[in-house]
Amino acid sequence: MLSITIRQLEYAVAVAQAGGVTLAAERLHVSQPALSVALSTLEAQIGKPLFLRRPGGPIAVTSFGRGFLDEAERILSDLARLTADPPASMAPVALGCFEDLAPMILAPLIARAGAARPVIAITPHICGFEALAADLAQGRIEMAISYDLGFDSSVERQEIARLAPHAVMAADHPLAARSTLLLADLVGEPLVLADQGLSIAHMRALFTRAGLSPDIAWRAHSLEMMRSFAANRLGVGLTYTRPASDHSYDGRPLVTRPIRDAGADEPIVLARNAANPPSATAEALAALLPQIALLPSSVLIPR
Amino acid sequence: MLSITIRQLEYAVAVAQAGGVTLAAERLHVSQPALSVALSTLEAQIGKPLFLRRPGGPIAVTSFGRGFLDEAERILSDLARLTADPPASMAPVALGCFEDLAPMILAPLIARAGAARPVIAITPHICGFEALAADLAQGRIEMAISYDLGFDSSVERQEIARLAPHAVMAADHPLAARSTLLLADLVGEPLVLADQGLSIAHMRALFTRAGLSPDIAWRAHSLEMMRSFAANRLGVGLTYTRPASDHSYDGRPLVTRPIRDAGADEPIVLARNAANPPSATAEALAALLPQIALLPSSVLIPR
DNA sequence: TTCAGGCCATAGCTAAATGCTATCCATCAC
DNA sequence: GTGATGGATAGCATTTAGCTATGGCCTGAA
Repeated sequence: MLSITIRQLEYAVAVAQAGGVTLAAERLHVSQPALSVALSTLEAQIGKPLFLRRPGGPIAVTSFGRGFLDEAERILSDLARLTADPPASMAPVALGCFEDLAPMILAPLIARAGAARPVIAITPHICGFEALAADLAQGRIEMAISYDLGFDSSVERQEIARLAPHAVMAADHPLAARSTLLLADLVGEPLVLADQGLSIAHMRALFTRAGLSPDIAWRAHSLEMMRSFAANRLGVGLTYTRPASDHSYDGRPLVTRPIRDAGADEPIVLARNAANPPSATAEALAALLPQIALLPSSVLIPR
Repeated sequence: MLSITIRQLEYAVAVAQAGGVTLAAERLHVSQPALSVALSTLEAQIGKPLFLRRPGGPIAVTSFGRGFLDEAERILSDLARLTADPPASMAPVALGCFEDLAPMILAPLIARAGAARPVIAITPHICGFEALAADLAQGRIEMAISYDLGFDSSVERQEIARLAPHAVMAADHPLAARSTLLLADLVGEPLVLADQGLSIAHMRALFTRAGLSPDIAWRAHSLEMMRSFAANRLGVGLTYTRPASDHSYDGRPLVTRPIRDAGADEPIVLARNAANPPSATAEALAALLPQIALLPSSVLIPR
């Protein structure tokens, strides 16, 4: 535990620069005795004299004091910098990404950020929605790219893309013949939804807002589970995320059809904790995002 | 003027390392509220939050806080070094040298010091005795090589050589026929002494201790003035310093004869201000001095 | 020599900062 | 719900820092 204070060092440096206690006291706008006792205390704590005292004459710096005060001055300027202009290093930004979006978005984003000058380094955290929200709240990630599946009010959101929902079904499903669908087309169909965050409540609300009533037959743990259910004719999958593949993990053919109801499209947001001031790297990344086409145009909704 | 304190920084760093206020408080042996208020105060002074607070949960570092605290930790370690092991730079040592000795001693000394590893840099100050004493007292020089012509008790002395006094006289002076002299041989001779420091009192004391009474005819301002007086047969010069030349500045021949009385020889000392702790360079120079033959053997007294 | 002025140290007091105990509030686990 | 955990707040006591007044020592001028 250090017992010396910044003020003591400032005083000692000032006295050395002024060449005397009285003049330094004037410059520092403190009394001469205040400086005198501060110097004595500091020297006692260090255990060596910093100044030579000659009765009746001005004090002079000892040779030890010269080295000590030079170093002290350097440290004081570091401290001044620390408080004046906050350190703006380009340390990697911890970026969360919703797991369903990550395979489509993250790799190109990291590549583009790495090509920027100065380089924007990214440490990705890929996880489900709940974990994203918790990581944001606890500062483990600084920003997250996700659907807004129920972030609380402490989270700032910035829309960076907007996706239409898609229906996923077996290739021989009757609706597969249509190139686009409407929510009304799905009424009566058994639906398969991914069980992530508020997405089920969100999907249900879509139908409710349109005055429709969905038949949610299955809750799937993951996106690929949902696609597999749909490929096996257990129902019609519903998702905002559309992987490029047209087969499920178990090898069955799938078709994906956009749902074009107005207001059904869902924004992808850059989410940040409002209580966590952004680092320089984070600000650079946020500024870069609008210049990047995050998704293939086939899955973006027309503006 | 900085208003943040070292303690605040230590507390903030400790909280970040501990991952929570309560644990950090235990480690620091302070109460949890003390830490809590210290953090709040520091954040208010900086103007930005360093920590994310979630009611009921532990606090986490903001991204800004991460950079700030990393830098703070670095500065704290600098401060710890400053107080623990005093800075030991090999900055040049300000070395005073009595002006009569300087022409014989200083150049070889500087050369030897510069050849040492690590290099011992010397900034020489050549002046008379009074000025040497004043410079020592005021820290303008850290050490001085001189005769001890009356340093006060605040000056530490370390003998580094010892010289016999020499009589200086015109080449045709009767005493010039002798190869060595005794003080008694000089009784009755008009003497010429250099007027430096206590050297006159010192020379007089030499005679008095031997029960003799000197005849001090002249006080010369400098060594060369004294030699010139002697060469011009105004008296016999008396000095501890023997320039190699056998002519005075005005071109007259001189002879120099050692005085071999026991106890008449005079030490050359390394003088330091006891109140001024030596720098690393000064200590290195003091350690080097005994290994150097400061003077040609012809002027050294036999041991 | 003496006296005025400059420089620093000390003493005593006051005010501010710092820390502690006790308590409160919110969340989380059961 | 209830207790446990983690942090914030309030009130009080102690320590610390600064100020005024004063004293000692030296220097330079009368």
